[in-house]
Amino acid sequence: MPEGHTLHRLAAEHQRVFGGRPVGAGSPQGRFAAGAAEIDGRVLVAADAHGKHLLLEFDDDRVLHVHLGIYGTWRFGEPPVPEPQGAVRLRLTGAGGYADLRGPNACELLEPGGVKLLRDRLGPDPLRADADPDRAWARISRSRTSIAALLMDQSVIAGPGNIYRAEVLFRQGIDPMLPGRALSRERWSAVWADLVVLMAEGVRSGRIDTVRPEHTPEAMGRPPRVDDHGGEVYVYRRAGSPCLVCGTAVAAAELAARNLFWCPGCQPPAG
DNA sequence: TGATTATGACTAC
DNA sequence: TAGTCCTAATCAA
Repeated sequence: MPEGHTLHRLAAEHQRVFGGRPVGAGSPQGRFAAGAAEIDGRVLVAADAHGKHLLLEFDDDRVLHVHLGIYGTWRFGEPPVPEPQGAVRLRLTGAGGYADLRGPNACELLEPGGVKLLRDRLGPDPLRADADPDRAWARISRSRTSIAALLMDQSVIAGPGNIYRAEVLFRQGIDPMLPGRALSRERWSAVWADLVVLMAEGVRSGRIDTVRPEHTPEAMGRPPRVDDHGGEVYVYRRAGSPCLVCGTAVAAAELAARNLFWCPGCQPPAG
């Protein structure tokens, strides 16, 4: 279940397993049968990620666009290739292994023009070298919308999801309800820089760890607590538990149909 | 067996 | 804001 760091890992994995060689493609589930047939036998030229979107470019200039949504997964395996289990939308096979795609929000073939349209509607991605945080700032600094909602808007900033959103606001001591236009440029720069560091670490490790060394379980003399998502965090899904820094009970609320977590002590209003 | 939940995002009203 | 879509794991009954 993916935020942007997962997609960058997946792009690298596709490149490693399939890059530069012909790829076999099929749709055991049947829902992408026509698309898979067009990919089948093509050479994977490039694998890229922008925000939560995976882009696999084949040698006919067409690009497979996959968006996992909440449920989607890619699962890689080594030969021998087993019978598909469950609803496999797309299976890619190559000399180096295979990959099964289940439950994607989007799985489609795009022409180069379609890829440009997609990229144009995405904000800067902290994990991309070509990212320009000023583009996000231009939107945020003019917006009355809460910074919590803006950080989840992929046309403002592409890649962070609910966990990075909650955690970066905690680490920067920012009230989630603060309107974007009330955020100073300096604080936005700090948020961006923190996301770059946190998400790059996520790409490296494959999990979301946001707790600073001085607040880790070892440093604080408490038992380790790793969330289901596989990382150590300050506030995400910790509602009711004491804040690791100040002891205040972590708060939770539903905002735009998503769960929001924050520490009222460390992230006071007008902070 | 069925309800619930999830790191997302679209559309319609 | 509500409804919809996609899947699998978990937990209750």
